[in-house]
Amino acid sequence: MQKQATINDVARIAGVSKRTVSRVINGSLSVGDTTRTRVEKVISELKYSPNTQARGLASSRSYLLGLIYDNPDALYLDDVQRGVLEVCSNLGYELVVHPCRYRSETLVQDCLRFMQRSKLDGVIVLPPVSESETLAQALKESGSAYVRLSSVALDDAKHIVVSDDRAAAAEMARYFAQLGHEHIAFISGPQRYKSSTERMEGFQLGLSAYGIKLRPDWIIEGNNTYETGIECARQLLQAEEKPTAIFANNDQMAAGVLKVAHSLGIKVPEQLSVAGFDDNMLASRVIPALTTIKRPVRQMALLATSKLIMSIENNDKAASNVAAKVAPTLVVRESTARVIESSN
Amino acid sequence: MQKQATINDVARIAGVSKRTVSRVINGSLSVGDTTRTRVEKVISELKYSPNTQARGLASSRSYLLGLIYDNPDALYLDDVQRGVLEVCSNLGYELVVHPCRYRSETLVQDCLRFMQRSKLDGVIVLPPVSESETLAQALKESGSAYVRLSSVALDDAKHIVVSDDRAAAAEMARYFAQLGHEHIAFISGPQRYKSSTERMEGFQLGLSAYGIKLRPDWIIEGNNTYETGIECARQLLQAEEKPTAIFANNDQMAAGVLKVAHSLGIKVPEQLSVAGFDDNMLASRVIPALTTIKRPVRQMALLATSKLIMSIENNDKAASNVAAKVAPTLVVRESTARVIESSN
DNA sequence: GATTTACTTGCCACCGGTGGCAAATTGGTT
DNA sequence: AACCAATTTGCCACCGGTGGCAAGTAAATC
Repeated sequence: MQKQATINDVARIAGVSKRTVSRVINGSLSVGDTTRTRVEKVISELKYSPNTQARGLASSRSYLLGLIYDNPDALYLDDVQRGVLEVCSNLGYELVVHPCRYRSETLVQDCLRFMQRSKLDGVIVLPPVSESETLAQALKESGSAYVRLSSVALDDAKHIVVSDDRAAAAEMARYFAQLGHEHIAFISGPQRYKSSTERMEGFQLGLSAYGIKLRPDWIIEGNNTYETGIECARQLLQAEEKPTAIFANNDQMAAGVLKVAHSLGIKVPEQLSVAGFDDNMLASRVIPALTTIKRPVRQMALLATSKLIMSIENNDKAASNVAAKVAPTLVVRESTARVIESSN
Repeated sequence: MQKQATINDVARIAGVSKRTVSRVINGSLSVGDTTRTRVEKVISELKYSPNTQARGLASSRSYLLGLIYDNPDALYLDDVQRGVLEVCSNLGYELVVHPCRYRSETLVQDCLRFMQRSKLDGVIVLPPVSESETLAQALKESGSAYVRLSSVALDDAKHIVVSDDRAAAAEMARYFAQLGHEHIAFISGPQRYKSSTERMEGFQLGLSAYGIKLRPDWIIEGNNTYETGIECARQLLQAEEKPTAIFANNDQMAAGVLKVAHSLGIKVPEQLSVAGFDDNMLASRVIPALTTIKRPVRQMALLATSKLIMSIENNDKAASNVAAKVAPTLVVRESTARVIESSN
């Protein structure tokens, strides 16, 4: 293992003090041009790169960001992670991933401990953990830089990136209504999550504009997994009276609906329209391909990471100026169709 | 932000030198029992936890592991990551993720630089990056701890965890043959990856035991994405003469085959048997659910991480003793069936 | 009781940077 | 030439731990 060059080596060879080398590394303004170029030359000749740990110890910076989540959906996580990493690698940060249990009593402790142990410069918090106000409060109090991804604007612009799920769900409602559907069911996510209630309320609101009301017994709560999608779909589709359209809180559950419909011999979209939410990989792979809402996950991740790094590097104003709201969009595929009149 | 207790605080309050506190933290044997318990008491009272950066600076340990990959498949990555994190969090390590470009000329530099910048204690390398011998060589020379995941035993037991894809593919061949299939096509992964050639060769070998030979024009190379799965399936299924069974190198491509078959009105499994490889989430979601090979990804991740940490903590013998080979297994679902005699 | 041996503990330098301030240099004024 | 402000550079302490070795203490041996 080749011995790594230190700041002292650079200083000695360049004939300056190590303090000056340090200044060059950190882009300090008060370094003469000739000195700067000389030092830079030596740095590149020696392929010197500063020791992050030493730097961190002296300056309390680690160039490490954390990603905090408690998320069952691999596809969502992967999307976010890719986005975050893209910005990270451009700006010289690394990413430490940290799953945790949202409902654990030690959530706040866990996260703070994590940040402190790894001396993270900041964290990005994904839903549903991002909905924890106690965690947000603790982060704020501890003076940590953080950004939350959410579907509700529950923090000031500096600390959050939101997607307007409510509006998107309303758009789906409009689309359903315009296809002539009146007997519509909704499979919700866990009602304890704002992201779930936002979508449900948006959907209801959208329908009410067309004078359609969701029957209470046609609102069924799943937990966003494929398996509960199947259970909920069974309840709906094995009943005497069936809906002509089902909107599920995410694509996983919508895929469950497709499976049940298929096994019951119900044709999608001819006899039943099905839509999901997310537009992850699964949506386009299943047969028929799912009509869904495309969440700009990657874009949110990019925004959040930029914001976070700005606020770390002390441009708080700039950080809060970065657009913080993104709009999901309707993607129509094969799983939805105009309602068949004769079925009335 | 509450000021964090340091080792000096602990030492002062416990009435010992900080060197002794350090010994307690690191579980050194040469500390008296009474001293130890006293120090431990103070540590927990102050909620002291050592500063990782300072520790790293002094001892060249970071308690950070790296995950190196260049992988398009979100589901695979997520599986691995979950497994790795499980072990990490149990053993007090954190995980830094690092995507890179396998085919980049700077791959080796990138990775070494990454390790050095973050002062990682070790890395886990996923396929296909794990197949790079130059990278492995560089890691070895730099004295870094590393473990590779692969489907070929291309390193000594200490540095690798393999899954026997060849045998698994052979089992699929046997299964196809026993269902009476003779006209079989194979959609391979990129031939430059060993994982791809292993599966193909295993499949061919398995078939040859039944006197079946793959027609050269029925071996088509995809790149493991859904999209190329579709392209390859079109070639096969729009031809004059069609296979009665298609084995794809992974589930994504197999899903592509299902899509094409559906759009051409070919019934699966009645007219065409389709199988994939991986058994990721997608396999059970699609209709019909895919017969596939279940790769014990999580288990591999667990093994690899244990091995890595053992070798970091200098139990090299123990590390090489951990079982390093796992066996994928056949999972039969709905996409395969006995060939219909009349089609002969 | 003196000496040896094994075990605990403490001291101090050091890991590789940065912060604060003093010193040196530069250039412009009077 | 002397003086002053602004800019550049260097010195030294410090961040919070660990390593090596010496010192102190207790138990074992003669």
